[in-house]
Amino acid sequence: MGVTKSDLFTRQQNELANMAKALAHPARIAILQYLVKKNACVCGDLVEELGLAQATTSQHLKELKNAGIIQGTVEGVSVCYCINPKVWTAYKELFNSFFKEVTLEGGKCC
Amino acid sequence: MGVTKSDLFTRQQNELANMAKALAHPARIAILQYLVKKNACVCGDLVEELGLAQATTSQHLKELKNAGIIQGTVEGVSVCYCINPKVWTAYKELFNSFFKEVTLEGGKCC
DNA sequence: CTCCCATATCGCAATATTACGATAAACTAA
DNA sequence: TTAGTTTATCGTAATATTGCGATATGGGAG
Repeated sequence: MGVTKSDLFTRQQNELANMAKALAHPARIAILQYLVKKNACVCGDLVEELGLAQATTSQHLKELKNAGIIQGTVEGVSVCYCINPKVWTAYKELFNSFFKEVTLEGGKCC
Repeated sequence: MGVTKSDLFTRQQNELANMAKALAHPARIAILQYLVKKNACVCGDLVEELGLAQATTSQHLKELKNAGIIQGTVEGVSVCYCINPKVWTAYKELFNSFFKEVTLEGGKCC
């Protein structure tokens, strides 16, 4: 085994888990924060920015692209990446609604 | 290899990535949603609720407990779990501030 | 065309995650 | 004490993730 049993859970649960997975690495957090800080297309500085090998950086970028949260466009010889605002907003809202559900004052806890 | 290079990143980036990792499985999302819905201590129904083996469920509970987001207390023969409100709030705020950083109207993107 | 540059992909190694059956540990009840 | 119930841990197998060097790919520049 070692494979997640996605069919046991709702689509929303799988979706949220996948989003969390995309964020579940400091390098990917760092990439996103960098793109957000620049608030523009970034072409190339990411490898030096992260300190990881070029191949590893490319792999993390691919995962973020697969998750849809960033987009890349070919700009001459290099590729420029930026946040996908639509997906970013979707992430924000899903996480928000997940965390909003709880009412802390219930206090029926142990 | 195969081990994350945490020292390349800030404490905040590692922390956020670890939180995301705790949420990065639909079973753990389902557990948290169930605890939130009940808004109380839950003793035992989790195995039937999830549909995973008892050992697997226990492992997911352990990970959530390690992340600090839930707490368990022994209640006679069984163990009762509930959300840790303090840590829950910390998660909520870290994710909120992460997602808030972006201004979508910048629009200097490709 | 050939040479360089940036990025992507391949192949591999090390480690982590997911899942489950079997077993241990802790408590209750009889 | 013994039997039953609940949860945790161990051991193992399958798969996923992380990381990097090497190599391919897809543009420019000359």
